[in-house]
Amino acid sequence: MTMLDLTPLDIPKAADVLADVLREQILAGQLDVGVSLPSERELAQQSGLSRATVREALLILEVEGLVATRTGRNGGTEVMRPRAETVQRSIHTFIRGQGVRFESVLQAREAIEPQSARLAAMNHTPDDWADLLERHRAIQECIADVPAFLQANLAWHVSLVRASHNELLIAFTQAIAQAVYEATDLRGFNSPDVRQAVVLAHQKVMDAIEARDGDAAWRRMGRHVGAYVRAVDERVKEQPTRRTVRMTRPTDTTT
Amino acid sequence: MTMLDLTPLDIPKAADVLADVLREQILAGQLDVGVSLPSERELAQQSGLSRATVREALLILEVEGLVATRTGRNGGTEVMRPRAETVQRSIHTFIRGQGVRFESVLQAREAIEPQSARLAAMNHTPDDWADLLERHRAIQECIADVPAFLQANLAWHVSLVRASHNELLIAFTQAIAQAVYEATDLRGFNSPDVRQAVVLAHQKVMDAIEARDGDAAWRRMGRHVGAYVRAVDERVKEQPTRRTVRMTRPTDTTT
DNA sequence: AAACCTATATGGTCTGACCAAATCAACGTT
DNA sequence: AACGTTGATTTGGTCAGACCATATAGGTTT
Repeated sequence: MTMLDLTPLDIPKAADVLADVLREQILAGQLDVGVSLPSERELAQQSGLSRATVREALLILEVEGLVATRTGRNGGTEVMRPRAETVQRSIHTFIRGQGVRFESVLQAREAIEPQSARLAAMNHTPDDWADLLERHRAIQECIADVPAFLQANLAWHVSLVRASHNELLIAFTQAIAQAVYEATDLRGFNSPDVRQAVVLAHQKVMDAIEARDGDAAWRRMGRHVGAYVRAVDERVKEQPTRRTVRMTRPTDTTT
Repeated sequence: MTMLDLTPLDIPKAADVLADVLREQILAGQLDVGVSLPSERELAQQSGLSRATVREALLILEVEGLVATRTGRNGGTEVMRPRAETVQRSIHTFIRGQGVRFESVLQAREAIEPQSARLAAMNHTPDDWADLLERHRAIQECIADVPAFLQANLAWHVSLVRASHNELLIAFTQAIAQAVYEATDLRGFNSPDVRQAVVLAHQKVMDAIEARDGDAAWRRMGRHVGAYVRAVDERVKEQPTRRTVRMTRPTDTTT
């Protein structure tokens, strides 16, 4: 009897193989957005796999944001572009699950938002500007209502990064701003004068954007988010019991 | 007969409901990393759903990077922390599928990497520094071999951001650097003196990091990635036919 | 003690059926 | 002719049960 010498030989799951094939076709642009894939039963027949396996492959792509399914006649599986929302969800899950320090989130924000402001100054359209103005007005309207204020503040930051027309920064900022929003809501360092200062800082950034002065917008936004970081640092120093504040506490081991 | 007035009434899929429950438990830290979930058959019995539906829910969590499955006795579904790799994959898919402009990727890089350098200067450990030195040496060794050089360059940037100890920036940088690497490989503006300049720029950044001078590291890294952006701009100007370079060409319309 | 079997628990795949939803097409009413 | 009604049809969603592939536990042999 001959002894075959085989390497460990990894067996990929059938569903993964099919998902890989379809994903590659979608990302390579061979399948236009909006076109419908064959029905599950047909895909099963074509691929020689069972319908259950085909469904598994399609589910993978759905979670990845590459397809969407609708039930009913003329339903089926439709090809989609991956949306910023998918990236956002993924980042959000990472922040929560990994227990990313709040400090780290703020550091990432310090890196990203000034650049967003610079690009917004350079690239904003009249529509962008109108939207930003509207958000700014909305903040001032609900300056007395803290939860509404925080929500409106979030919307302003998102509106600003939209004006940068940089898809990556938009996705990053939405995820980060959301995380900051949630953490800020829980803690509560929001005195009226702090909120007033926020409005003023926003005003300065917007002046620079309107003047299409990228450098000024960058500088002012940097100061704005920097002020936030320093405020958090102060806050942490005031509470010496818990030194590092994480987005999710690991377990309840408070001394 | 009374007329009931019901809102459109959204019916969530059973698998999604189960996935939501499990996801929340994992992210809330109620399920420690490494513990095994009950077997699929048991989960089916407990939830009153079929095994197929349970499998679908678990597959969702697997794609999201929250669990991992192993076959065989004592196999099963193990709880995981979401890894940076999951975020990276998601961003990578977004860049390809959305056809994000190369310019946008570089703009995001310009925002993130200087901050990474600053934090690396402030937070790096001896191990981090040793790894960075090693990567720097590796680059110089294969300065003649362009593909190897690009790969080593990628590794240096990743090593540097690791030294920042900021999980978010690490995830972002890995995704972005990977995208830049792939695009750079296809194009080929890599003359020997450019590569030599890269080594010099890295050296300057590292000097600042060793001295724990965050501001200098920030400035020098900014110049380094800025130089890259300008090089790409030059390149684009030289090729007036294709104005905007996207990460995926729609179809093969090369003139 | 080490090497080898064997039973078993677990995920992976398949089959075939039925349910639920959305559309289409034929029909009937106005 | 225009418009609701209704039943057939297509499609994804769910279920049940079986069998396969794999990896380990635990006993058996050497």
